[in-house]
Amino acid sequence: MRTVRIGEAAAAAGMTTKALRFYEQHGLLPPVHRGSNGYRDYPPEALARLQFIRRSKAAGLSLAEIRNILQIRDAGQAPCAHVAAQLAQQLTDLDQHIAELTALRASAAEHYQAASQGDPTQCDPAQICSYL
Amino acid sequence: MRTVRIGEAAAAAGMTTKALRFYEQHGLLPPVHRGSNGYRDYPPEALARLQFIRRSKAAGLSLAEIRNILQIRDAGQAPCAHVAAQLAQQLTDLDQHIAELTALRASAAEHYQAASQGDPTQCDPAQICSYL
DNA sequence: TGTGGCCTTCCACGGTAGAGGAAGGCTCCG
DNA sequence: CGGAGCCTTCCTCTACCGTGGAAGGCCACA
Repeated sequence: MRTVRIGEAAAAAGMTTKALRFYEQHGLLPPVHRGSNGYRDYPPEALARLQFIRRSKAAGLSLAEIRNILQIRDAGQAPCAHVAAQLAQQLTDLDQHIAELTALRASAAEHYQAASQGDPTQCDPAQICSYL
Repeated sequence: MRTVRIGEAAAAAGMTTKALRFYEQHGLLPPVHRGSNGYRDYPPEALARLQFIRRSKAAGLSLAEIRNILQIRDAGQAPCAHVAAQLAQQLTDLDQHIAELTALRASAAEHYQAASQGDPTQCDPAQICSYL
């Protein structure tokens, strides 16, 4: 198992080099060893961490939430309970967000009905558009 | 009907003075007449425009979309047809957005099931968290 | 020796809709 | 006359997640 440079690590994780530097800068990746030329040198274990970040992002967690989870793991604890709590929170957030969008959709549909059935010549210019 | 200063116009429309200046700066409000002291002087008709902006925002239109509608009206045409098209577009956007969030919710729920039923002591530290 | 392809740093930008605040001018009321 | 409460402009900041580019260093191959 050899160490890899940032480009290879990024490609292996399906990310860009920019993203890796960004994660390091924002505490999702620990500062990594540099070679004599200043290049970052990623050990093979780093790939698992990158893939965890990938999976977490796909699950809809924010980088801040992912960082919290990583910090718990880095402190030597199993983050499972925290992960469960985070996911529970996310479920309620998502439910609320979906409910809001659904309500907005209903009101947009109403406006659309009015606007598509209305007569433009009946529209009062002073109101800009009577159907909104 | 007298002209009003920005604070009164904003209050009447349920907005802040900041918002009115912002709208003017971004082309939703035409440059308004200034008094001798440099203060903006809003005619009574301006209120209808502000209320239209309010209604449109409540309907979920972005400021850019509202600006387009206002420009059509300012060009002397009835924007109803454009409004209908805009709303139709918004309905499909909302439907897609809602579908995405619903799918994300389903996957988050699955992860949550796994994480809340799993055994933390079984979690492989190298994977950070097995349930994500 | 040159050229292409990595790597480094830092700075700016995007989109959304304003909020917050500083520095200074105006106006009204007591 | 003094102070409260308006108004003006201009600049910075918010949250999110990077992307794009410039200026320069390093390395391998032909």
